[in-house]
Amino acid sequence: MKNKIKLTVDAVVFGYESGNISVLLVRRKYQPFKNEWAIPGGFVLENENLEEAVQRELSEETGVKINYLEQLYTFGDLGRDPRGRVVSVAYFGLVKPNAFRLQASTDAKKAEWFDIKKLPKLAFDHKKILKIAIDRLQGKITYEPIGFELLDKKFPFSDLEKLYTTLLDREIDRRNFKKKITSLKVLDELDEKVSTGRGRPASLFSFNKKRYFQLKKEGIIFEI
Amino acid sequence: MKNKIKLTVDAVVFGYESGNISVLLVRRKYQPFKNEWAIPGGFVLENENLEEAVQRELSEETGVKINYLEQLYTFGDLGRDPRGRVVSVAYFGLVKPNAFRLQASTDAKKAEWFDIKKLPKLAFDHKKILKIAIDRLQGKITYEPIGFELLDKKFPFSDLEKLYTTLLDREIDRRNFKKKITSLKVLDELDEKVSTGRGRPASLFSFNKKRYFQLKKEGIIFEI
DNA sequence: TTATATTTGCGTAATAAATACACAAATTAA
DNA sequence: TTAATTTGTGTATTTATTACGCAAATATAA
Repeated sequence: MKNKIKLTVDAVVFGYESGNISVLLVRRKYQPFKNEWAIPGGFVLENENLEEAVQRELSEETGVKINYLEQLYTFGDLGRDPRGRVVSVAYFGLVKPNAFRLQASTDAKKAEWFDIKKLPKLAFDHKKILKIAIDRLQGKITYEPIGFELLDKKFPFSDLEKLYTTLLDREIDRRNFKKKITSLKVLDELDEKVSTGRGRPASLFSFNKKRYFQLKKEGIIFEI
Repeated sequence: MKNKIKLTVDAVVFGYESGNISVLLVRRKYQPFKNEWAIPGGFVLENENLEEAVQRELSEETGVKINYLEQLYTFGDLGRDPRGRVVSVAYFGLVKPNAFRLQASTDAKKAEWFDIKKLPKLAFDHKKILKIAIDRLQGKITYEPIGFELLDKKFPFSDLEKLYTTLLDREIDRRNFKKKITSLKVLDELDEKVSTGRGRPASLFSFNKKRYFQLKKEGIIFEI
């Protein structure tokens, strides 16, 4: 009977913009859960790897292409899908703000960003999946430099600070935070400045991924 | 074509005894990889949850029943199984020393414990799976109290210390380690002592799981 | 029975890391 | 020109981590 089990992938994709964390959802066009919101995903084809399946489904359903993608968890409980036994390998993705407004370009379902604090009702067990993904994001951001995947290539330091206060949902002392990040030596300060309306213009920084991997290899660990 | 994908579970089960970490392997009785060593596992039935499938396969192949079990990772690359497209959800289990010598009781394949430093050649991509499991064990033991799952209910403090030196593969200062563990307040010192041959008899301790979960809920984190 | 080897059990001082905290500089808007 | 806003920076205090050695209790050998 083993061959009646079907395999899907789902992708929880997070975006960030000016103090809001969003997740990408699609409106289902067909039964079951027709017209409800769901995490994008679909059946895995026999001749593609799981990551390929995720990228394909995301591209088809939302037009978004993910840079940072990691496996989250595999959900396989009986009864999680009314169509039968469906096991889903869920992934977890982060996109930079540029990718943020490209969704309308798609064909089938409607894709939209939702603030993770204002989520709609979700199809299947997707509420559970999303909760696990949010927990993972909050946890992981403190011990791996994945936050930069949510920012532009060049960013003022305050953006990074705000991202962390938002994700960790608590105040951060700017001086101590900067001291810590600086001590990790993974930021390059650029010669550019940016003025965001009012206030003193800010220097721009960029995350030096190469240096990070170098340091990681030497055993230095990123930790906030 | 989606229904040609087959789903299996595999279980990397670790045991510990007097300074050695072992993993449970089975000798394959059939093709492919006939007579080679492999991580226990097998096909998921349509009417069982993934965890149930793991426990069933483990019980069938090795006679071992796992107390601590968590999902490790799902391996789904093309070509990882010569029989076709097989996606495997790998689990990670820990057993107490008592469960350690019960394997011969099984029917089909031969099960054996192998020191993780003296592993045989492994079937499929099981070498890769095992590596990921070992990394996870080493990582996780520092921030969750899973080490106790490898010890007897009552244990002398030196057992705990030795477990950590073995797993982390470095010396640990006994006084500092005890100070740290004590400060976490998750060990109960019993009124019993045990004499292990020579040397001063040691007090026995037990891990207070209930208190741990209580403290965890209050936001205190276990960290070595 | 005594001496030796082995293992447990314990405290303090030195160093490093985390936290708390306030004001000046550069700009825009009024 | 003044007020409001945002960036940018240093030091002192508290807390956590690390380094380190000797006495007590037992088993074994002499």
